[in-house]
Order: sequence, then structure tokens, then C-alpha cells
Amino acid sequence: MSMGNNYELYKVFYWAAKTGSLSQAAKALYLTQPSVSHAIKQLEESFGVTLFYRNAKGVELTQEGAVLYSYIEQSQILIARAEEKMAALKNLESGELRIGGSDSLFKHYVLPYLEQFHEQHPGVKLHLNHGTTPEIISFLKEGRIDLGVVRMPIVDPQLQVTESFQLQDCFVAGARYAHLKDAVLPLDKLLQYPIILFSRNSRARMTITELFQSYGYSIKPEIEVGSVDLLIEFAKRGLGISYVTREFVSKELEEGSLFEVRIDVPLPPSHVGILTMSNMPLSSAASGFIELIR
Amino acid sequence: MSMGNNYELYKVFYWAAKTGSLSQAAKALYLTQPSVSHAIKQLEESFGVTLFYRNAKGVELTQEGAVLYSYIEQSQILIARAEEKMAALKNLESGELRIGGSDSLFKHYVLPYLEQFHEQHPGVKLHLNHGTTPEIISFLKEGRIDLGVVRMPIVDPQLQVTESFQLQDCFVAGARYAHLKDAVLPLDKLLQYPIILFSRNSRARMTITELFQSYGYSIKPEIEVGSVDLLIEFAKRGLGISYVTREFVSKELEEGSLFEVRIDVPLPPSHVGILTMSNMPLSSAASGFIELIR
DNA sequence: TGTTACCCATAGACATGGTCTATAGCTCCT
DNA sequence: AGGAGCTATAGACCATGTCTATGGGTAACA
Repeated sequence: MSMGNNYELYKVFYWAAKTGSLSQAAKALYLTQPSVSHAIKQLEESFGVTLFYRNAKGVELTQEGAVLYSYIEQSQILIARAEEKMAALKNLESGELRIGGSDSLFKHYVLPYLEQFHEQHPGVKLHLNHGTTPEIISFLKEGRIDLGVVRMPIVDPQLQVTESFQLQDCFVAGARYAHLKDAVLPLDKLLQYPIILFSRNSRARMTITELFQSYGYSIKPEIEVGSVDLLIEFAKRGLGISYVTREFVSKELEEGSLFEVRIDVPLPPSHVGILTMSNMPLSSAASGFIELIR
Repeated sequence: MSMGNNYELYKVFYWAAKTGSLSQAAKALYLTQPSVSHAIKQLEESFGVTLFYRNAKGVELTQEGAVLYSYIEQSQILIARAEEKMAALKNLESGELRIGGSDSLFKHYVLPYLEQFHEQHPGVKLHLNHGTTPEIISFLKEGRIDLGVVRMPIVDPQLQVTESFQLQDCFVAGARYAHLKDAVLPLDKLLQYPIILFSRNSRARMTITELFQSYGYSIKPEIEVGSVDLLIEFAKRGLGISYVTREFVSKELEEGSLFEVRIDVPLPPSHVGILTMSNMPLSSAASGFIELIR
């Protein structure tokens, strides 16, 4: 018989050596004693060496057997650890979840889910990567994140999109423009006021620009800011009318520091989608999180 | 599917991960690609986790797969080492050989074989334990030595005896008794000279005492010494006639510093035997050595 | 000195499951 | 568009790992 064993035999050998008894090993492995006996014999024949002394009380390692055991023991322990670890990964007791998205989506939309997820699965490490939608898509394709949270629509055959939530953008203003509180403004009226928009090429910015163009107007911001927080802050201080996602200013709307400025055309809702790579399996953590979010 | 895998699957997983290709793994393991594909799928199902991303170029570990690999790689390396080591043990490139025997037998009989064995198998460590025959037998039964080299006869059902060599005891004297060189002495004549015997309860001492008794004489040594070397030395210096093993004084007999004192009754030859435990398998080193010695 | 009770070894029957061939689908490259 | 990689799937087959039944041996104990 040649080298290149059935590794299964090592498991049997390990238990036989560990328990000092073929019968005990058989019990531990849910086998019968003859099976174990046969397995050990196979190993011995494959090595051309006797591994155990057999006596009336059980078995005992020979010199050669002891040498083999010193290696196999470590090997088996590693495998046992591996199996534990895999179970932990599957049960979300360990592992990591890497999410990409914009800061504002994280803060106002993803955060509560992340908190809940982290509470349920404290063993899973969280990695957040923020960036614009195109950046997030790159991250995904490079395998740097497991899933991305971005605004719809996204069309990319490589990406799997799960729509998960609807957001409504709107115009808001602070106390200085209190007289607009109950008005419904036509677009041209609105444009007479200073407008504050997000400066970067965000989905929302593109949407509102296109909307005004479709009605024959061109919306040009008085102020451009780089973060949603500033958008809100500037509106509060009366520097103009901000175009923001309503869900992100719900607190301000409630407490009255901001109010919505209605206009006479419908603003299309925007959808938030969860992006994953199509044809690429999800990690347990990622699929667990997506399940939670829906 | 539950935990407690066929460890054979890990071997397949290892090669798939290592080569980054199920087809390559199949080649390495002398399997077909579908077998490997099936094996990986089994592992994945057993863990409830995807281990590889499949793409047109081959496969790539997922997060979970990478975790598994970090454990399995070590485990497989250990097994590979174990298999190498076992082959080395079998081929006597490593291991150890523990022999018990009396100093004189080592020096005059075992040593040449040991030298030859060591030359052929320099990787095998040698351990020599000297002691009397009963001590050697104890060592054997305690498992402290692999084989013992002692004088026959030995009767012990637990021991396996291989007779290997015949020795002839005889009386020798030095220059001072040169006049006895060509004589053949009757026993009573011999007893008029001072006799030097080994002091301990050796097989040789018992044999000669019994021999004289069977002829109605009692042999009482003038001098008792504790080693064969002293037995030889005292005879050389003319302190008396020593009873020694002829083969141990072959050098002295040749160079003429000692000569044999013949007597008129035949001295029975004694046999050297190799003792091993019966019903206990021999180590490769031990059986290799026994094979050499015969 | 039987008797019991535990070991391990062996033989032979059986069925599981690992391996194969054949085939299809996919992606990348020319 | 065609070819050459890759992996997945389906289904057949038989090797081999597992079982039951049995035997022999040793240790403990009455």
C-alpha cells in the first residue's frame, strides 16, 4: 500500500490514541469496534509500521505511534478549532461586515439597523466605508465591501439591487421664511429665494436639476455645501431654502426649527437600494444584515 | 447536514484553495474535476457557508473560506510532515534503538554490529543500557529497551528469544604459568592453582560452578573481580587462572600475553541470545538491527 | 481454577457514497 | 463567432467503509 492516505483514518487514530482503547474510540466516533480495528490496521499497513501495542486493557502507542500522534494531535485540534470557527461564523458570533454608503445614509438610515445588528451579533466586526455612489460601486467590485447602500436607480449588470426603502426629498426653510409655511409655491416663485444644494454630484442633486429642466427652469444654488449636516444647518439659520431628504430632517420638522416649503409639482420619491455583487455569494454576516434590513 | 465531516473533504478544500482552481486540485489529487466540485459543495453545505467565489478563471476564497483555510492549511502541513516522518522512521532515517546487555557483551560482541548499523542508519539514535541478565529482562518488560543481548538459556514465556551466536568459555593464564601451556589438566590439578572468577551472579559463573559440582568438585575462586577487563588484566599479571570467554581474549591469545589452560573435561559452549518481548511488535529500528545481527 | 467480563482480530455480507463519464453553461480571449 | 478555459449538474457504477457474528486472549475475582 502506498502513501497518500485517507485522512479519515487519522481521525480514528487520534481517538484511539487519545482514549487508549479501540472500543472507546469507536464509541466516540459512533462506529463499531471492528471498524476502528480495521482502520488502524490500514494505517499501520500503509506506513509499514506498528502504531499500537495491543493488550487486554486496550492499546498503547508504540514509539512510532507516539511520533505520529505528536503530529496528528495538533492537526486534529486545528480541525476541531476550524469547525468551531465556521459554526461561529455561520451563527454570526464572529466574522465581519463591510458596508459602503454615503455619510448621510449611514447616519439617518443605516445606523439604527447597524445598532440592532451589532446588539444581536456583537461578535461581528463592522467596517463602514463612505463614498459617493460610483465610489461605492468600485469598492464593491474590488471586493473591499460586502454591500453598498445607495440611492436608486442603479443599472449595472454586475450588481444585484435590492430596493429597501423610499425617501422623499423636499425643500425646507427655517424661521426667517416662516411666511412660506402654508404656501404652495410655483417653481418660479421658489427660484426667487436663495437655494442651498448639495455640492457634489449626488443622485439628489441630479434629480432636482433634471426636474426643473423638465419644467423649463434652471435651478442654480446660491450656496453649495458638502454635507447634509451643513445643508440643514444653513437652512435653520435662514441662509436659504435647502433641498434635503425629508426623513433626514424629521427631528427638525417636529421641533419646528425647520418647516417644509411645498411646491406645486410633485417631487419624485427616491429609493434606497442595497447593492451586492451578482453571481457572488454573500458572507453570512452580509446576508444576515440584509435580512434584518428588509 | 450536520458537523463532523469527512476529513477527506479538507484535503480537497486545501488543494482547491492552494491552487485556486478546482481543476488543478483535481489533478493534484488524481481525481476528476466534478469530484472536486462535489466535495467542495459538500463542505459548503455542511457549514452552511460559501467557501469560494467561482469565476471563469477558477475559484477564490470568500471571507469564510479564508478563515477555514487558515486553520486547514496548518493542519494539512502537519499531516504532510507526519507522513514524511513515518516514512523516515520506516526507512531507518530516524528513530531510536534502545539495547540492553552486559558491558562485556557490548564491548566484544555487539559493538561491531552497532558500528555497522550506525553507519548504515546515522539518523537512528542509539541508547545502550548495561546491566545483569535479570536487570535487562526487567528493562525489557518495563519497555525501557527494545531488545536485550544476554547469555542463554533464558526461559520466560513473555520473552521472545533469538539465539544468535555461540561463545566458548575457557581458562586462561599469563606468562607466570607458562609451564601449563601444552598441558591438559584434570580438574583437581587445576584447582591447585589460584582461580579468578567473575564476582557477580553471571551466567558464566553459575555454569562453571555447576560443572565442577557435577564432577564432585567445588570451585572456589582465590580472587573475584567485577569486570571482564579485570579478569583479563589479573590473569595477564600472573595472579591466577581466569575463567573467561575465549572470544573476549582473542587479541591477548594471539599476541601471546595469555594462553589457554586446557582441562580434561569439555566445557559447554554458551550461547548469546537476543531477547525481545513476545506479543509486542518491534520498532523498525529494532527489527532492522536484529536482521543485521543474524 | 473455573467464571466472567472486558479487550482486540477476523471473516464475510451489505449498502453507502465517492468517483466516474457525459454534458451544459459561463466568461474571457483571439 | 469560435475556441479554450473554467465550474455545475445528472446519473450510473462499484469500491470501500461499515456492519454483524464470531473467536481468542488476558485480567480480575470468587
